[in-house]
Amino acid sequence: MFMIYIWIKDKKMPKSITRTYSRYTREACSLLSGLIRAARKEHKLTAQEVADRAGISRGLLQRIEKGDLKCEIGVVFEVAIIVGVKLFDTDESTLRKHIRQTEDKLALLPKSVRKKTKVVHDEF
Amino acid sequence: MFMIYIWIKDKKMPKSITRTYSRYTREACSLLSGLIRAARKEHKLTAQEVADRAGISRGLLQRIEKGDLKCEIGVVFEVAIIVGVKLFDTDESTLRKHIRQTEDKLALLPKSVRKKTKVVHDEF
DNA sequence: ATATTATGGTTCATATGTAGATCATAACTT
DNA sequence: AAGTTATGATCTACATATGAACCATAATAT
Repeated sequence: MFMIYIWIKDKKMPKSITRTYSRYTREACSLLSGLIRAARKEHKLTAQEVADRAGISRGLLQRIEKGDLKCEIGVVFEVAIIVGVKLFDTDESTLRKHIRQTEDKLALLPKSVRKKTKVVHDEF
Repeated sequence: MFMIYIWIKDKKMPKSITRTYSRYTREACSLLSGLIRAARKEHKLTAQEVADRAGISRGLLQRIEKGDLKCEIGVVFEVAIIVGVKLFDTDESTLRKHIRQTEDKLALLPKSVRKKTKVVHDEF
């Protein structure tokens, strides 16, 4: 069984996405990755074991533990939980409570944001 | 200027990566996305404005605000900071302090994890 | 009311993140 | 000391996340 793919297209210069991250973002990610790595070692878990439990490759776990900003947030959070790093410093039940509170707050806020005048908001 | 790509290969069934996320992971992401959305509206920022500041497309911001687990963690964190959601509930200076503490802790832990016997660790 | 703008949801092309394999070295055990 | 295992780093193929351009509708302003 074979598939034959042929495509012809104009060569466009690849517009590679080079993102810029703020220092705080990089440090937040760095801290989280450090906590994950420390927690894994404290639990005496192998990189392979954690990767298996998270359903990811060992290479991806390495990138997560190095604080790579381009990993999926879901996987990073999952790994964090597996090794015992609490996100948001709360247990699961209070987490749900927070979610409900946030939803209530959202219900009160306007559905869409509209500018009255052309004012630049840079102060916060 | 043209490029011609041709490739022939056996048709392999696509082994799509269907990840499974724990409930806690999904809720943590859901909470973060809710906080981001609420914070954006409180600051009266348009989705397009935040997207521009973060250097991402409006569509990606939508996914972030919906709690999509497959977004890059760096972008999610960046957006969170832009709209004023504090990660880790600390300012930047104490964040760096935490990073140092984590690094110190890592220096004390063994470099690699070695199992003495074949024990299954499932209790935590 | 009408007009204007923001948002939500598509679709498509492609840049890239991930799995899997391999290898070299470090780190631990005996 | 030798033997064993964990880790770090590389490479390739591929599945997919993202940007861009749409459109339809909701939400706000006048």
